[in-house]
Amino acid sequence: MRIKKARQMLQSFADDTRLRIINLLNSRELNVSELCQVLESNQSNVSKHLARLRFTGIVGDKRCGLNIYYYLSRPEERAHEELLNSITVGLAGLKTFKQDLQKLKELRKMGTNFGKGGSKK
Amino acid sequence: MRIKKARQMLQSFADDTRLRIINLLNSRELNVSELCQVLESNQSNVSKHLARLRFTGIVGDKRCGLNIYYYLSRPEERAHEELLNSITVGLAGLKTFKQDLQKLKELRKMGTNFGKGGSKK
DNA sequence: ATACTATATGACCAGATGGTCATATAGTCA
DNA sequence: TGACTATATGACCATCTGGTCATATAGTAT
Repeated sequence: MRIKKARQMLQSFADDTRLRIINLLNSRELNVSELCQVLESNQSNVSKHLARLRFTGIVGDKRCGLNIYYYLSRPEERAHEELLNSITVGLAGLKTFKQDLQKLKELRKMGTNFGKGGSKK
Repeated sequence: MRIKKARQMLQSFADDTRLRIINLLNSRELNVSELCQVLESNQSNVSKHLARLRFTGIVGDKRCGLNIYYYLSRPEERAHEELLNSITVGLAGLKTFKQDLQKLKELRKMGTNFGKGGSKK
């Protein structure tokens, strides 16, 4: 890995929203709507952060019908793995991270109808 | 550690010059002039990067006569340690990092008269 | 005191960044 | 085909960032 690549990866990590996305994707792959709900952010913003993570090779995506699912790319370089681990392992104790995972669990429990928030009447 | 702190640390890492400084300080403590020479950058620029690293708690400094020596702070939190390790260990193979260490070694060999570059006539 | 050295910091600028809004794209369903 | 849904992207703006130059600070030496 060259230093430019390392710096780009670290830049991708250096943002609250992206850190939270990485933490969430570390538990399971998720589509944009799901991420928007947990992060309580709008679709445009989340999409942009995902685009950045995708560009750096930190996440991958696959379309499934209308939804596009994002996942953490499997590192092919040791440096990539080290950096990613320092986030997913080293920061696992962060309060925000635990809260996000809890929120994700609750949203999942309410049924799979993401996309509109909560259960429909 | 809170997410804000983690993000600040990662921001501090997300720059070529600062990554190189961290790598150099990982081998031994260094003053500003020494860093300027290895990095081939000017004093003002290096000082500013050091100020940022100092603010985030990544490096510490101690005055010794006219010189101020910088060193890597010993991490007190596990998260800090993980992040720092991912740099110093995970990125140790970077070409730029190895070149910098080599250059430092050569400068040391030429004698301890840093501050003006090379040996005086 | 003055002169010199090492380092820090303020002013300034060009470019990057993160957020929001509006719009475009692409897949689904009728 | 058109309506609908999920996602991406362009335009815009305020803020941040990294670099450079000039200046300030602090220690040393005379």
